Parts: sequence; C-alpha cells; structure tokens
Amino acid sequence: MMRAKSPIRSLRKARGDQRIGPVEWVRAGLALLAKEGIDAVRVEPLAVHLGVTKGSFYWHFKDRAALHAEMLQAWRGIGTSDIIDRVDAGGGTGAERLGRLVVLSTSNDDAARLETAIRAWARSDTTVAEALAQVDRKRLDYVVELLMESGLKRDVSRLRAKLLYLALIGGFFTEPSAELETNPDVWRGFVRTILLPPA
Amino acid sequence: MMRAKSPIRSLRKARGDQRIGPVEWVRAGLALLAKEGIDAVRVEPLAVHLGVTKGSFYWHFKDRAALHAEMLQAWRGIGTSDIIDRVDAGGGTGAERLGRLVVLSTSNDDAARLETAIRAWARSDTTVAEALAQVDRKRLDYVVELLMESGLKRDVSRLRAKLLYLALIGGFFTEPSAELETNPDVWRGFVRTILLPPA
DNA sequence: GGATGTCAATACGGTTGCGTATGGTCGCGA
DNA sequence: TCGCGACCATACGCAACCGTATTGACATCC
Repeated sequence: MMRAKSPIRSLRKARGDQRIGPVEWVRAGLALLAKEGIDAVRVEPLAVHLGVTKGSFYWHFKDRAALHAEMLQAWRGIGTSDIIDRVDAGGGTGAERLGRLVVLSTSNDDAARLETAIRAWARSDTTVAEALAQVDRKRLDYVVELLMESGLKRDVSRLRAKLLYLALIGGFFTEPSAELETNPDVWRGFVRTILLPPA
Repeated sequence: MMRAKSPIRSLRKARGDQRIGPVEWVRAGLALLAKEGIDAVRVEPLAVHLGVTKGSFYWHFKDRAALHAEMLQAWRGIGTSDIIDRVDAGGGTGAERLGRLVVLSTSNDDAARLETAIRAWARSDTTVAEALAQVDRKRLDYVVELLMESGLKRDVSRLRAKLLYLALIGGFFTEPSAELETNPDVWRGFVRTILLPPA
C-alpha cells in the first residue's frame, strides 16, 4: 500500500468537505471584511480559513483585486434591496414602515459591521465609493418616499430624509456607550422629530 | 580628503534638514493615517517619507504600536477641543453657534479625513474606540448645551443633539454625490429642523 | 581635545504575503 | 481504460516590513 501523496487533500476528504468555489471565497471574504477590514482580506489567510491552499484561489480568481471586485458586486446586490424589501414586506403606513426601517437597520449587528467596513473601504477605492453612492441614493429615495407617504411635502421630505439617513450611518460609527446610546427608543424619538410639522 | 561615510546623512545635511523627533513622527503618522488608514502607518514607508531610516524610529519609539498609541493621544487632544474652541471663539447666540458648528465641521476636509480614519481604526482597536467614545461624549454635551441655549428643554435637546451629531458623523462617510449632497445650505436646513418647536 | 550622550545609518534574520509554475488527483465521458 | 479537463497542492522567487544589533557621526561639556 502507498501513503497518500497529498496530506491536505486526504484530510479534507476524510472530513467530507465540499469543493471550494468562487462563491465560498466571496462569502469568506465578506466575513473577513466585516471583521477586520479590507486590508485583512488576503489570499493566504483566507485559504487557511477555508482549509485549502492558494492554489485553489488562483484557479478561480485572477488575483486579489479580482476577489475584492466580486465581493463588492456581491454586496451591491444585498446592500441595495435587502433592508428595503424586508421593510416593505411588513406593510403598514409610511410612519409605521419608517419605524421598522430604523429598528431593522440598527439591530442587525452583522450587517452593521459589514456596512462600516464597506464605508471605510470606500475611502481608499473610488470604485467602491461609486457603488456605495449608488446604494445610498436608492436607500435615500426610499426614505423620501416614506416621508411623503407620512404627509410631508416633497422638499421637506428630501431634507429630512437626508437628516435621518445620515444619522443612521452615523450610528454605525459610534459606540453605543453611555451618553450616545442609540436604542430603539431613541430611534423612534428621531422618527417623531423627523415627522414634526414644518414651521 | 575623505568621502562621506554616510550618504543619506550628508544628503540631509546638504538640504539643511532638521532633526526628526517624536513630534515629527507623530505628525507624519497622522497625515498618513488620514490618507490611507491605520494599516498604512508603517515604520519604513514613514521613514522614507521623512528622509531618514528606521534607525531613527526605533530610537524614539519602542515599536510600531507605540507610535500608534502616541498618535491616538495626539488626536484625542485636538479632537476634543479644536472645533468647540473655534465655535465658541465667534460668540453669538446658541442658534448662531450651532450654524457655525455644522459649517465648520463639514468644511474642513483634512480634519474630516482624519476623523473617518480614526473611526475606521476604532473598529479594530478597543483603546481607540474608548478614546473616540470619550471625544464623542464631550462633543455631544456641547451640542446639547447649544440646543438648550436655543430654547429647547433638556430632554428634547438631548434627543435632538444626538440626531444632529450622528448626522454630522454620517456626513463624513458619504460621498457628496448627486442626491446626497450636503452643502452648507442643507446643513442649515438640518439645524432649522432640529430647532423646530416640539409637538 | 578627549570622553560622553544623542541620534541616525547599516546590516541582518525572520515573517508574511503575492503571484507563477508545475505537478498530482480525481471524475467522467469516449 | 484511456485520456482529458477541472481543481487543488507544492514549491519557488520576490518584495515589503518588523525588530535587533552594531557602528558611525556630531555636539557638548569637561
């Protein structure tokens, strides 16, 4: 009998692991992005994490930048529609959906960490910045809609939607420490303020 | 006559360069932090930028982490009081100072880039996160003050100060693109909204 | 003007990561 | 069963940094 020629391979077979395709690389990349930022999304650490070697990576991707690009595309898809869909699914009036929007946005911690990582990434990569701007625009439009449904005029809605949306983003980048705590109650208070009748 | 033994040294002397102390390292470190994030704040590239070798660095600092720590301390000093002082220096009513606050905060582009870099840094370093939370608290208290001076009650001021301050932070992390443009007019609109009489 | 302290240059070993080249393993269809 | 193509392991050279050790230049004070 002959020993296995490839220790790692036979190890993975013994564990019954599946093949690693582009999808798995992107998923793992996004997870690492959320945890440690884009600079940490490196080929070899990822390979270790996935239980393969970089030989696999360079079969599926041209280089590190290619993975980053596909990660961005993947996020663009979920970042745009994910929250909006979940808020709309619940139905209700504009004000009700507005309340659900802020609560959902601020409660999902994993999504929040990914969001901050993307925004930090956008600082150094204009492609990311453009994609992010696009997502921001769609989300903002949605908030404007909700405000108009709640009875505010178009101009006022545009202004206040910006205010609320910027605050949502700001919330991602602050520790919920003592004085700056932003629990659901606080967010509902924000919504009430936003919906105040104009002078 | 004998040739110079140290080419880099004589080069620096010929240019009349000064000595490089801890202050210069920290300054250059903060500049690089603002431009490319904390991961880019590395010893050797900084040394090249400053026209010295890392032999100098390891004389003044124990290691890379020590530089980062001193950078954080330096920022803590300016981050807390810088804006507040400049706003107060102008005097005026609460509302007037509030307007000056948002304009000053959003116009200084260098400070904004440093601020975003620090916030991104805080994601991965709890020491930074704590320092940042401290700074946030002081700034928030200041905004609360201004709102109370403008005639709002304490509770309302607390809530709305959060809203405005979070929006300020959010503004740092959005591209001023098409729809999400945040020019001084928009910010003044935010202030007007914030100062609206409660229901 | 010689000893001393301060600061910087240089040289070195070690680590981590990139991308390439090449070979091995397996499944599957001819 | 032969071979081919997909997928992965391995080995390599290269580059960027880290931190240490050692030496060298310069100023200053005695």
